Amino acid sequence: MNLKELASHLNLSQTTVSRALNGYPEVNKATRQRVEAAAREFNYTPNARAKGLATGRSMSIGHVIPTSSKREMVNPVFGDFITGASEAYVEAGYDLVLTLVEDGKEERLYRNIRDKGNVDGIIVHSPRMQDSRIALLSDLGLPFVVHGRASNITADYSWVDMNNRSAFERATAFLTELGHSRIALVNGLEFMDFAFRRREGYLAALAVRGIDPDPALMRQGEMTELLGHQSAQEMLAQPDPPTAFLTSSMVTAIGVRRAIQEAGLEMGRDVSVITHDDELAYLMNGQNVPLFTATRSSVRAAGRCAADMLLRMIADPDCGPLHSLLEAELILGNSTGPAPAAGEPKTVRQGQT
Amino acid sequence: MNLKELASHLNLSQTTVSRALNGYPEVNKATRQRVEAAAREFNYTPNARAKGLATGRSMSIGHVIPTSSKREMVNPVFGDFITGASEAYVEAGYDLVLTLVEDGKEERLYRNIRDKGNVDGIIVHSPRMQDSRIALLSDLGLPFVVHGRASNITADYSWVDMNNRSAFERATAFLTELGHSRIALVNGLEFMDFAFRRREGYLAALAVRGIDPDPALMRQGEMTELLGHQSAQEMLAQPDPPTAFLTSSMVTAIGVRRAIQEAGLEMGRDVSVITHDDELAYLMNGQNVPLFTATRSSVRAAGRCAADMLLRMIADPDCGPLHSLLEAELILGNSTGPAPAAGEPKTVRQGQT
DNA sequence: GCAGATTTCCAAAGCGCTTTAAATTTTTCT
DNA sequence: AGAAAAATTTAAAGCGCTTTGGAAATCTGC
Repeated sequence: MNLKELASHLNLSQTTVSRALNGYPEVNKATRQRVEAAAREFNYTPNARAKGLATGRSMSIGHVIPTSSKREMVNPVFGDFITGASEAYVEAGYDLVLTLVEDGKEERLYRNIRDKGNVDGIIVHSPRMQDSRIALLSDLGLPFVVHGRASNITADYSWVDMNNRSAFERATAFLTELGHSRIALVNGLEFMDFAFRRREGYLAALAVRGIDPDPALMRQGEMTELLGHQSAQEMLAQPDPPTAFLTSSMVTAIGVRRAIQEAGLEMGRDVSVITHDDELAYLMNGQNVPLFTATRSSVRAAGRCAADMLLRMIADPDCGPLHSLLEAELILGNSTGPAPAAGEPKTVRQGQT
Repeated sequence: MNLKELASHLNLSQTTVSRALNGYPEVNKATRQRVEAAAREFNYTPNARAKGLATGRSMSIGHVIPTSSKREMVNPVFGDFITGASEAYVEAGYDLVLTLVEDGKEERLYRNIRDKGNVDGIIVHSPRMQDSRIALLSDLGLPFVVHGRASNITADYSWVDMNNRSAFERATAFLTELGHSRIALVNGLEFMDFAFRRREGYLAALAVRGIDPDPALMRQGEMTELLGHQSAQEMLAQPDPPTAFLTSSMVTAIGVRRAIQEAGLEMGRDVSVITHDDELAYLMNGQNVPLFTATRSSVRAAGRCAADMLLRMIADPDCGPLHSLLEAELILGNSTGPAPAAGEPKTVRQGQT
């Protein structure tokens, strides 16, 4: 059933029916009700392509997520992010179109996306420190919101970000207060902006306490379980091993925990661990008592926030670049404790596997 | 730059330009080259909405994933699945539109999707055993492929599935061959079809060996780390605890491992664990030597396969329902070993937190 | 009861593309 | 060379909707 049929069935013009359905004022109340009833009865849904062509808006939002050919991996955080974003889209009648793009092919892609015209705005995922996409999108004149920021970009643009720096600064400070001074950082890839900021926070907190950062205690990589395991394993085997770990994701923390246990140590007593917790639905950090002490910030909430922001920008193009900085909370779990006394032979391996 | 402008710039009709660009034969070779050059030069990209309106095809595929209001969680498997599917879409010039839908609101949604007309086909995720969506979609006449199957549905439809039953049957048999008879199953929600099938396989293998299934050794739930931990913790505290676990996901297996370690036992010696491994990019199962013995099947490959299948169905609507059953391989890791001798006091807790 | 204001409706153009049917040009064959 | 056939191009209709510019109907107030 299309508009024409519906209109002729009602003995009305397409104009009137269209107006009635879209809430325009210049239509008789009785007529409107008649139209609405008929639309319901025949299950009429306007064709989105035609509507889009006529209105110039596509009622959908593009999410572009980068994947390099090397690390073809969709960040696990992504699922929760779009869960949040979707809420906003559903409420506003928007669709979500997803595009994966290989590093480097982005310029062409974005231009294409705009010219194809099937999205009204874009959410940019996983910005790197120096991200060419931002300048490009500004040029293209397509509304966009970045999930995260790009440190090395001076131009103003809209973003939603978690305060990575303060979160990790606080976590590090917390560890130093517990007496730790050998604190390891197992970070995400540091050309990613969020990871860079976390490192900054970590370094700042160390500096405050006059602790010299030790390159041997800093790792970065794709945030897998393996990264955590391998990093921790190697670091714990060092002559002067860390007594605490700061990790960038729950999955990595789990790897760290494994290495700690394999070394015959106990997490929370011999070695402390703090992780960032995105509150992913399938990876909740314990129940009542968190498993890991963590900096916590819901990525789902971030998704919701970014989507709302973008929709607002689309509705009012002049509302200017918007920003939203979400603060993480530091929650206490069982994975942290005071630094072991200096003399204690805490790194003796107990030959467990 | 739109077609009209491009055409007038070339002193050609829109028809010719359109044909040249879309590879129709009835256009002079020289003309075609001239057109193509101009299109490149001016960065011409046809407007997708207009094209869709004219052709009746939208060149995009819908992925609909269910979320109940209770468990608002996007299956972590999803990220990898679409990574695979995207490859196919990119190659074929299709877009991917994503819709989350609450349980129960699906009928309206699917009808809407069809009438709105902005997808040419649908991938159905997470089918339950008795899934009304399948009948509905068949009615609607929209091509679709199910990732998984719905056991209680007799009608024929297209699907891509991993052989859950045989995978778990084989894994269970493997454990019995190692001498285990107290084998626990920590499954996904069993109204989900894949989980049901896994249970069937598990039960079948037990039956072959004449082992009575023990309800106390069977759990189901959302496949989180917590589920694994809690289930294993409780089971290991039972009078006659399991000596082996079969889990439905890596994340759950990690929870099981945690419980095993907390009970002072060693995985692979005191207690064996086999998990299903979807080969998720961020949760690789070890490197050279797998961490867990596992039934392994790449969900990313499944995504690719499903997408290819759907595209084929769209290209040729009469190619009939297609099916693809992917077999999992059983890979050996460090988490399995012979069942401990009967008398051994293997469940003595060593009070480790 | 009627001019003017208001309300309600409609015909038609247009969004940017494809495609049918027909016109024009070029080639082929005798 | 000239008619028939083939190759190339075009004008115009149509996809399903919104929206502009009017027209028709109804309502005012005197």
